[in-house]
Amino acid sequence: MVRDLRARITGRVIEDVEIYWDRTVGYPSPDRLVSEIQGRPIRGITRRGKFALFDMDEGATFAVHRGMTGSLLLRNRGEADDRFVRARLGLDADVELRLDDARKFGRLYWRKRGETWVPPWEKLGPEPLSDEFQSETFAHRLSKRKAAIKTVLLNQQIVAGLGNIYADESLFLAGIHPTRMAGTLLPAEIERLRTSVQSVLSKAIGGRGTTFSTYRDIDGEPGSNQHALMVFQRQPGPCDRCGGRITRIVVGGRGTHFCIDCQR
DNA sequence: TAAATCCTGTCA
DNA sequence: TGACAGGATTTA
Repeated sequence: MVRDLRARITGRVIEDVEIYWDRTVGYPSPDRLVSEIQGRPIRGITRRGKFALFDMDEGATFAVHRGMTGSLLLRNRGEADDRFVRARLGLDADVELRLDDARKFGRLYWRKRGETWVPPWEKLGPEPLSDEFQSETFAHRLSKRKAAIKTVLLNQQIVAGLGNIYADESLFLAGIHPTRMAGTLLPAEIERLRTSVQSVLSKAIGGRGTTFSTYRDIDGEPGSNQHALMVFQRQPGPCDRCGGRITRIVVGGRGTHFCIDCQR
């Protein structure tokens, strides 16, 4: 998503902004966010975990988190309506960026340089596809944790960017049972998990995302990675690796999918 | 560390 | 109608 945005709207000016659901703005207030970003050019777009970060002038950042069901759509101005638009940024060149988000968990943020408020993207763990995601630091973060490894993988402070689908898929690829206590993983298992996280994410990005239900790219098109999933929503199987039974359980309140025969 | 919470749509 | 949902924080 960020690569597409970067290619298409870097340099665009945010001309007008509308917030249709006030709680879509996580910080500061809807009024302040609107008045601050109006008229400013987008200098660059980067990503940290699940946050898209828009670099604005004077070191300021406009950030978007899509939540569970949010899509960031780039449309021509006034083009066919999307069903659940919570915010709209009108840009120059007659385009607009829409946050289309049925469940209203998506959030927008505005952060100026030097502010005391610490934005959520600055509290994240290492980027899983960067070389700051090392086996040793990963092992250190897992040690002493008594929670299920599945739950720990969803903790954005341990490693950034994994959600429910990719946590399950990574554990499957690593052959690790989701309810294993994180602190009991052996060094070889931790290294296997680390590389599994990286290949699962790389493959998913290569497939332009996983459209299990609502994910869409900025043109509203689905990804293709849903066809490559090994365990997520594939109960009762059979498992592609061993022919075993894929099971769904609940771990830390989240649906969790794994092969009962080849994940230990 | 689990459950409740914020939300609304979809599907069995 | 109830279960469940790609997230994350707060409360018990």
